[in-house]
Amino acid sequence: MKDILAELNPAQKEAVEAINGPVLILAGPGSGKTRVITHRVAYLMRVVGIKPHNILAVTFTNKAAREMESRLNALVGEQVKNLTLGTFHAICARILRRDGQAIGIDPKFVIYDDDDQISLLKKSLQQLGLDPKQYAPRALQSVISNAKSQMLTPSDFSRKGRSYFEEITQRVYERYEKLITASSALDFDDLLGKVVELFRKSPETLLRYQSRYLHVQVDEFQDTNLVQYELIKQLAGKYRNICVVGDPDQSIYSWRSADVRNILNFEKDFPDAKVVLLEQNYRSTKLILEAASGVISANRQRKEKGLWTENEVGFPVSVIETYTEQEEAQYVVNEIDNLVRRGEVKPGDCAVMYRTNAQSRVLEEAFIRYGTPYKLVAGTRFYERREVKDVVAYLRLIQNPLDSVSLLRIINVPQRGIGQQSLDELSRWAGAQGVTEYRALQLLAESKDTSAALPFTARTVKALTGFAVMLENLIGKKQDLNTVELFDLLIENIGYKKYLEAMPDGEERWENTLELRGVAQDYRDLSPQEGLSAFLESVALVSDVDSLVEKSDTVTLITLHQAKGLEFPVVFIVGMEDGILPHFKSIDDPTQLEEERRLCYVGITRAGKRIYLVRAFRRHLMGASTVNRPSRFLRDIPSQLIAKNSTEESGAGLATAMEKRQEPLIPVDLPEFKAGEHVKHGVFGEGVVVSYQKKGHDAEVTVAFEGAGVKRFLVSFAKIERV
DNA sequence: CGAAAGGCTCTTTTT
DNA sequence: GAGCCTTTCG
Repeated sequence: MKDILAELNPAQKEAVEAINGPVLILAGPGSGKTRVITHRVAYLMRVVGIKPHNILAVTFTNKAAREMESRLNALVGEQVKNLTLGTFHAICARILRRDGQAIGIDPKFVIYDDDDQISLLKKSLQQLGLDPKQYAPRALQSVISNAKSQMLTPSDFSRKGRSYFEEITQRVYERYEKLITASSALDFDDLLGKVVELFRKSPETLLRYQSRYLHVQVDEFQDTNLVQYELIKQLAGKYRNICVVGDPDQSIYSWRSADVRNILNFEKDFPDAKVVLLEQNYRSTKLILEAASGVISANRQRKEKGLWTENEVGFPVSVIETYTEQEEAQYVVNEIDNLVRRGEVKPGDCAVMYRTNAQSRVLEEAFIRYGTPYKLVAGTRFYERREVKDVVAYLRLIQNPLDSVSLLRIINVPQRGIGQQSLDELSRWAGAQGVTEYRALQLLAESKDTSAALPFTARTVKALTGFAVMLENLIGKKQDLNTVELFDLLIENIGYKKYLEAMPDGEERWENTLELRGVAQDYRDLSPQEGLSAFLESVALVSDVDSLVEKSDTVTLITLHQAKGLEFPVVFIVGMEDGILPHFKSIDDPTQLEEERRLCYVGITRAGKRIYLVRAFRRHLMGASTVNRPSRFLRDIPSQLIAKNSTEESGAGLATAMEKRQEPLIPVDLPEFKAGEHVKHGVFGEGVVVSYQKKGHDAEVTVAFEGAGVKRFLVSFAKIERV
């Protein structure tokens, strides 16, 4: 029992033991936040004697939830199973599935992701006779999502706005709501908002949940939006045992309506809240922490925190300039290779982080070229692949035939002669009769008479009817088949394998389909209804970032956003340029710029031992070649913390970064070179040695390359061989 | 109706 | 550079 508290520092202990009433834990990076959360829950269970059934722990991502689960499992064992532990969205989906009917939610509801939302918005625009070019669906989606995150209905919205665009948005929003309701679907924002609505309209439902959850715990509180905060307040409303953990400096989701002010408001809403600060960092070296502090302290809207560490001083921050993004990638792979060969680190200790997913491609190419294994977190997302989405759409449709987005998506996949013309006609025809497309199909299939009242050609009627019959048949079978059986029947019925194999990358697509089938297998033991529903829910709410827990010892490629909450001994942040980080879309807005800075801070603080900040002088962006200035954030790192290669200053190559290295290398046999010798470099190709000079444990060699000009390297560092 | 080609735009981060 | 949309042709 005591061991739960034994491994904690005083602040952590305080946070764990403060179990009565509201608690706000402000946790700096690497301060043992997860440890505090898990130990707190364990403490509640093992010491205080709270049943796991009565504890709610909410996280922001599935990954965080799983991490917590496994750590708790180590502390309290099997009992973890009885906790309510999950993401906001997953927990809300469960609540709505069970109790949503009280506010008219179809328990068979499907969940619309962003893509589906866009489709529905396009449909809304079409119905309103608005031009999608003039009113970009993406922009509308973002505005509407934002409104929903603040619990603004379309009518609230109109009260708020007067501009023409807002008026249009309101009309689209209204229409969108009609359509999504008719489809028995909920979007991500609805999952949260509808629960809040449910709790407001049905106090007895709320009371049931309130009474159950004696303790409520929320992670990454700085990333919650208004709805989420409201939801937490509702749930904790009875016992007020609510513990939130967060760090305002790591708030990087305001674009998704996250509102840091929730942290400030927490202290207002719960004036008796106990505030605990976790300021000791266990992760990073002193220099890394100082560099990170330098970056973040330039933010004006911020509470100063006193982060400190007892860790060693460590290596200086490496600031590297390369010429192009290819060279940047090569530098990274090469450097990782060096570190690994020196035995300093394992590949799995290294991560390469970037602002935008697009940057991953060049990196991948370099890793492939060097034969260095890597794992890419969420590249082309599995669940966003066409073939996967199509099958999922079919299954959703079987579960909920009202789902019009799915219907329209697959009605002609594989092609069955139902083109745009016919579809428009179908929509119009359905609309005229005030029924959904699905119902219209049914009517069509039922009416044997081929009267001229129908606006379709005989061929089209046949195609539509054929589709309706097949779908009907599948729906009829869903009671009797488990998810995999249904999956197989579906694939068979629509001839999916043949269809896929006929297209480019057909094999890969088919393999993806089989992979999806593998996921379905996890649900085979549930009852048919439950299985399908659970399968679809997990597909909707689980991103593939989460599935990436692999133990394999390889380098991680990851966006800065996804990296939050992770840590690696060695971190490379690439694209340290104005326009990339900070992103050019955010550069002119001081508030957004501060968020970019926090993002940079998050990246740096992921590192334990070494941090490399890499940039390219010239880079291809949107097709064109651009020259970017160094990231302004680099200027906020005190120069005495930095070791840099400086192409500008000395004309030297990639490697001089290590000249200021403080600690000696693990001794290795360094090759010696003489002037005039022909050598080969991993990046620059062949060249001739100009000079060679011993320097302490290392040596410096200057090489004139055929293509790349004269470069200077440290021998231990660069990949140079005699030819 | 459907496949192919050409032209357009807009590029962030994700549950 | 990619994805989306439109146009064109069979």
